[in-house]
Amino acid sequence: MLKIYNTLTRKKEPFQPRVAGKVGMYVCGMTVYDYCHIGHARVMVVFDTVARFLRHSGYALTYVRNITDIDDKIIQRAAQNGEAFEQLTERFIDAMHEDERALSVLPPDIEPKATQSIPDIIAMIETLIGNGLAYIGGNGDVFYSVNKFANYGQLSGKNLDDLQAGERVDIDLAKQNPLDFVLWKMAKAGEPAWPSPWGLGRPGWHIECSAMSTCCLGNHFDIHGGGMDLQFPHHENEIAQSEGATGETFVNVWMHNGFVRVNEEKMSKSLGNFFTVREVLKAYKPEIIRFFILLSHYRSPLNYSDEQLDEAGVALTRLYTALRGLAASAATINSEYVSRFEQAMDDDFNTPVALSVLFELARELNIAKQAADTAKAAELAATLRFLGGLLGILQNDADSFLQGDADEAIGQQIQARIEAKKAKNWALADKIRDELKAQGIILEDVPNGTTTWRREA
RNA sequence: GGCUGCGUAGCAAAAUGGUUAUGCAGUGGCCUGCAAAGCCAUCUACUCCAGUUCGAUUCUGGACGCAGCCUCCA
Repeated sequence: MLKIYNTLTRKKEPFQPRVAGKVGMYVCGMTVYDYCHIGHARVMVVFDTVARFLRHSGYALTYVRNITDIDDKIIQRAAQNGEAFEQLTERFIDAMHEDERALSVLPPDIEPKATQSIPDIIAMIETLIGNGLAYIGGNGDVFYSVNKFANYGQLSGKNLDDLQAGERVDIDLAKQNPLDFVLWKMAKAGEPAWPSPWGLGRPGWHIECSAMSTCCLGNHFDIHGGGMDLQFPHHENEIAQSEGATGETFVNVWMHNGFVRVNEEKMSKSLGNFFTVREVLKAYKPEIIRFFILLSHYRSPLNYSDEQLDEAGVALTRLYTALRGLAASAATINSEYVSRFEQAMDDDFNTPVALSVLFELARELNIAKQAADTAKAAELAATLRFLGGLLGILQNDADSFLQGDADEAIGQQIQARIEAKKAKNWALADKIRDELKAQGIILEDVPNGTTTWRREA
């Protein structure tokens, strides 16, 4: 039985889809004005893993992840670059998809864009005004009136009085309450704009997600995810908007992933301590990045450092080493390991424990290989690949993971060393091995007289 | 100031009211010409103080420390 930690109740709860066998999941995606950093990668990988496991568990899943392709930062960046905002967003959407593919993140079923959802957004704002929850401010912008929504603060555990006591927002005279947030923003000259009943303008950020999620998944759906920082105000505002507009419960389960940290600090654009995915990919294989993310629980903080990535690489190498020499086969899957794996994942997607099952599997596989128990080895290897697949890892050929690009010179050196060994010329054999080691090539003699090699992790 | 969450061995990271996490590193062994890889064994834990309990790393309360949110942020 799958249990998921629900931010709304701050408890792990048995997961009950609204409709038996079907799940609707919405995740807040990127605002596309720059390259994805490792924090974004975490969201993509975490919810991709959730999606994979829900499907494995037999649910018919509709996974929606939006793209915010219009907002202040996009407009600002496009102006800086002297390009049309569509040109900017298209470029970064392509880059994002490239990063995703690298990280084995499967595309969501639906990827709505804010700019393509303007009619839905306008309709929802009209409903909110009609319901007395929104008003036109002194500057022509449309605002949501947080006082009018009784449960405001339910998700983030805040109440309006506390928020007001500590609020750091500049007083905006156009608003009735400083905590009111904008639904429709009037365009300044030269800014991208869409016609609306309130004049030319663009949607506020929060309303986009309400409109897109409702539109794709209905008024009430199962799972809504995103980063911790979106809890307040973004998700709180989504609830206020959607429930205010439809009168129905918006979402059953709220999932929030923890941050990536650098030196115990949140990785973020404003702190400037971020690493883009493509930057890290220059030094590390994409699968190592994915594995690194899976190595901690999705709600825990994840400390980013080269040491951590190196360690992840070493650990992943161990799994691939176990798979070495065993081609993908249609061998039976070992159900005991599968059920241990499922048990771990059923417990709020506990990937660290699921991975520990893979390591135990790898040990048993190594033992079977040493004992030359080929049937057992084939079964365990097939199981390891299968379970790895549920996490989006271990789908490469072991040799190509361990060796990378083939290199003829290495083969020749190995051959020369085998000759030297036959002649019991240990000095020469060791010299060849040391020379390759200096190039990051590790030689490993196999009992049958051959020698394999791999690159240092 | 208000609200969350966290504090586990050398490092990373889980679970758990009494029993092996797991990976890396260390130590001893097997294997090897020697290595590497692999296997076996093994050493390092639960921030502190009270309380509940036959028993607490695990539950409760407090202290200290850390991170996050309360402004855009995944």
